[in-house]
Amino acid sequence: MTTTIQDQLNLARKNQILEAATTVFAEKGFQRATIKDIAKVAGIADGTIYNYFQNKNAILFGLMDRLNETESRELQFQGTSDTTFSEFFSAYLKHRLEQFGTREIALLGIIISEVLVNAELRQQYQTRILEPTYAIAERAFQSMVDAGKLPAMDVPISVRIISATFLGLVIQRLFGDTTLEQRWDSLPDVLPQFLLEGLIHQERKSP
Amino acid sequence: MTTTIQDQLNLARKNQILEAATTVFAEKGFQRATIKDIAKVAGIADGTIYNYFQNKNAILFGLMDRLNETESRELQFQGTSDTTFSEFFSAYLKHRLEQFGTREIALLGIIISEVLVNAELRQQYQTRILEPTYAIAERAFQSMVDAGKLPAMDVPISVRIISATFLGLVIQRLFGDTTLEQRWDSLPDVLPQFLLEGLIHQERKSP
DNA sequence: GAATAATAACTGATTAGTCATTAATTGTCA
DNA sequence: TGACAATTAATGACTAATCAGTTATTATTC
Repeated sequence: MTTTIQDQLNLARKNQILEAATTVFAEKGFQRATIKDIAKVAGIADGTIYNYFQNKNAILFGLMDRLNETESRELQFQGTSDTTFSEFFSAYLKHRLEQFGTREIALLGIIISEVLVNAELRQQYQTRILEPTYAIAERAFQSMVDAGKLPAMDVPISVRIISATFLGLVIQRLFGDTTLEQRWDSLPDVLPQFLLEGLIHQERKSP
Repeated sequence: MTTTIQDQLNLARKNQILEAATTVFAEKGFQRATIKDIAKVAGIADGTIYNYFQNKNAILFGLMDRLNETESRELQFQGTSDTTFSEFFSAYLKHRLEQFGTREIALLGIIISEVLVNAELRQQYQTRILEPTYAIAERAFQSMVDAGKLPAMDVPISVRIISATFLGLVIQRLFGDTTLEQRWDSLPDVLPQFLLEGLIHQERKSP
């Protein structure tokens, strides 16, 4: 497993294409983007792209993988920290929302859009991103339950609910909701507050 | 504003096309679906479609409008009921998840997929669906705050968080997550339980 | 000069939307 | 009523444009 100069050049060119693809996809979406578009932005001939990616789908696979790498890196640092759940949750969201800049959010939108209607990509997305991400998150969650920081809850479902909240907010923002756009940066503070304090206060009063 | 027999026939044919479009879109997505596909399923000639819809986008507008009609009908019945927030929340989710059958979920996926990458559709989606839905939900929420059933919380953001949870779960299911698929029907019970009891129990213990 | 990488012209297939033609329906009046 | 004209709806062949992927050729590197 030695990386030669060839491999490095190869990787650099691949990344160059992926960068260009990100730009073009963000502008036109996956299907409307053409190989020529991507080649033009990358400053290479369109045929060259096929020396590095088997087909158009493979370019999106490449982007998915890159997104996944940073995601799992970020997930891993969590989970063993010595905090309450609300602190963990707030920290997780803060981290996640901060790391997810405009470009990443736009790219996520492209991927979601295509995964929803492309069976081959969906298959890849499931095995390459969804399942590993769930697995890591479930492990982190479970360890907090084991450590007595969380009540014995339904870990798989809980993980899905939390990620659904994040995912849904990203999508609603991509839909162009101005309220979310304007107040995006305050979400890491507001969201746990809503979920924890908002609901708790109410529930404490009611019975 | 009288509806003639002409209008009714016109509407029937429109619905016939929309039904066919739903089937085809669910199978191939919006972009991969062709006008010929839809015409074939509807049992008419492809040219006929253009007598009823200006273009392909307009067909999706039509589907969006139909989805929105049922949605706002369902939203309106809520909000004035005399319950605690957790009951309201549970009932809302139950209702929402029950009303959203496989076909509606699939259609929502198609619309989301296209709205994410099609500026014209996004514009329509915002004004026809998103803004009215938020407006109704915010009003319902605010009335519960005014009635003292909820603490004075940030209504617009709260509404967005709740709908994000629902939206995110739908999308994760469409991604093909088997856990969610298997346990979909238990969500109306589990989700409020997770959000309310799960978090509260923990929070009560910790300080 | 051999091997590898890049090029861009080209192909084959696809498809949204058009439009001239045909069919069906409605209205008129003897 | 029934003949026929006028209006409206339906048809499907056609067009013009697009684009993913191929490949023969040229350039670069070693």
